[in-house]
Amino acid sequence: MEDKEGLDPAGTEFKSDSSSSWTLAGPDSVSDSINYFFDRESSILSEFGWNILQLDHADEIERFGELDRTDASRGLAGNFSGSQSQSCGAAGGSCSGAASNPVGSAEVPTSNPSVSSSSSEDPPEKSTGFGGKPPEIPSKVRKKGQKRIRQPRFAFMTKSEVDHLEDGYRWRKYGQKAVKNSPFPRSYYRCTNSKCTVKKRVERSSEDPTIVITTYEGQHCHHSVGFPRGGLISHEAAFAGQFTPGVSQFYNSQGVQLHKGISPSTTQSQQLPIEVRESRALPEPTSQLPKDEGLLGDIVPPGMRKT
DNA sequence: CGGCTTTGACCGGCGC
DNA sequence: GCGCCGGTCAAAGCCG
Repeated sequence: MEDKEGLDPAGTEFKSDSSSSWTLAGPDSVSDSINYFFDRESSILSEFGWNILQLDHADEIERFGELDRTDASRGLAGNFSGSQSQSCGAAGGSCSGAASNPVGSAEVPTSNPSVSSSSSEDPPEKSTGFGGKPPEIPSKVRKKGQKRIRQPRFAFMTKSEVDHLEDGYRWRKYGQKAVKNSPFPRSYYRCTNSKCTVKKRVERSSEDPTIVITTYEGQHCHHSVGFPRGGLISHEAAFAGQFTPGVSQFYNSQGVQLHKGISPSTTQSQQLPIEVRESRALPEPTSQLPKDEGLLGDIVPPGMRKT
């Protein structure tokens, strides 16, 4: 079940798959924004009792990268072209613009293990452009030979005693697996909205059990439910919903930190390209995610709007 | 009774 | 080819 209400967190560290060939905002354009967002987010988060983990935890991040090593090594999310079958299934487009992170192919060479996300290698046959492919194919129906399609993923670490933080969306747990090299199981959740295929994985860091690593895959094509079960909507929702963390540490597909601060998406637009590899054009804003809604967009509960 | 969690089985990708 | 592992399915059970 979702945990008791109450976030009792202490820290949150965002990580995104925002590695990409989509250029990250340059330092100068970001510096001020960084401070701005750090201030802003820090204060907001602290309102909720969340503290942003600082770079001191880079080692954790590295560990995190290891957690997804397998995925990365398999070149899963590497290419969102064509794979980016948005989360909204048949909605056919209602979500398509609400793209996700500029996940994609970071070309930064490194020996580091990768963060969940992309490698730059992908079979060309997969990259047939987005929009033309059906939504994620259920594994059981998946055609033979067709690789699993990955949605862009966005992960962050939260210092919390509860595994599953309220994030404004309703999730149904559909699986739990023991994780290799970790005493803690990994839980798999799926958004309960039938049209939404967003998934999230929740696991604890084996090194620091107080750290919960949450990985979102896909993007919600609907609004959050607000205050689920009397729970408090958290910032997790805000970030998870749009995949545009305001305060983040960015890593490329190899787990190499690209920069710290506001996400590229935030610097340029709320909306991110679905296909960051072949097109850097920003998608049209969708009705669901107003372009200029600000960092937290419209999934921010009313109470948090004030600043 | 509906929605959700639990949990074992199953499947596919990958490395050896 | 085989085994490992991550991810998903689905039946069974629980709970409000």
